[in-house]
Amino acid sequence: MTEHTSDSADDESLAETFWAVASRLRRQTRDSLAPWDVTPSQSRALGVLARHGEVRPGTLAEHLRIAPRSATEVIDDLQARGLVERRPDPADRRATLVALTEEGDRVSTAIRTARRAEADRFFGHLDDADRTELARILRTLRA
Amino acid sequence: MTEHTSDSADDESLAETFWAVASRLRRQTRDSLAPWDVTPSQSRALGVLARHGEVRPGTLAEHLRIAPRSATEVIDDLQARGLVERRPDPADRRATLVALTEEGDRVSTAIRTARRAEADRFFGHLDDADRTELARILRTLRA
DNA sequence: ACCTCATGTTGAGGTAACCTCAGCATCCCC
DNA sequence: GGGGATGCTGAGGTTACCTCAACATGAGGT
Repeated sequence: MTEHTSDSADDESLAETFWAVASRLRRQTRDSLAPWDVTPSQSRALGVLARHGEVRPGTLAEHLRIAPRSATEVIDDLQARGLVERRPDPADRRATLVALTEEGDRVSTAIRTARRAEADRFFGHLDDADRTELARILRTLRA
Repeated sequence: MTEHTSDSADDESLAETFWAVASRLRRQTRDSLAPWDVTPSQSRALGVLARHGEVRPGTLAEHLRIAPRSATEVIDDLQARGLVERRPDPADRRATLVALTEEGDRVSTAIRTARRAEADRFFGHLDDADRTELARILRTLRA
């Protein structure tokens, strides 16, 4: 009786449903990143760098809403993969500037394209009206 | 120049907004659990036990959608806190049954109440119509 | 009875993505 | 030219997962 396996289905609270959707979206995002062997947090960092150009680790941390120390870590990983490089900040010798390498630029563009396609595929099950509704409601909740 | 700090706000894609809401909800959920010193994953396990009574670790893992080995871990933690107990499964000597202790039962009830209140508070910023809309749209996406 | 394969649980060890705290260099201002 | 603020990173910790392999037991076939 009652095919179970998923508890998210048992209790129909909004929160449960929300998390079920979240986990589906997370999985899909992760999968869409697989071809480049880049983790989600690395891809977020690449996105920031693509949008803002060279930034200091601290600034990157702010954008990603993580501790500065954690940004160091992400940068280390990306640097090891040759996707970003560190150079001294000419304006402040304590600081460093992090920038995409050419390879990093290529990869970040490719990822952005793929992610956009994935997101469209995910939210594409909704018609335009629903997508607009959802966006509006989510923006209310984001406050 | 441009007070930034949040990239979720820069790019107005649905996915970004969705994740911004998710992180707010996650934080709030975590906070609402603080009084009992129970982690989110422990609370999920307590919920399953409260709903299903005694279950085997493997079954618990299915409900939580995690690997059996990971369920062992959650059970260990809950047992250390005295909230669950393990007893041999009379029907299969390989297996174990996990059940709430009295204390576990009390705590799980209290948590369920608190979580419900928190969720209501979170989604309460929406009017009834929006809540219904949101639920409907999320259910579509969950598929 | 015995053998084999499947099942249930757990030890060992690993990962991603965070965190804090402390140390060191440099910057900025009085 | 001090002294406190700022920027980065080493060291070490946490949470919530994972896989792989060991080990006991169960179930089916011969």
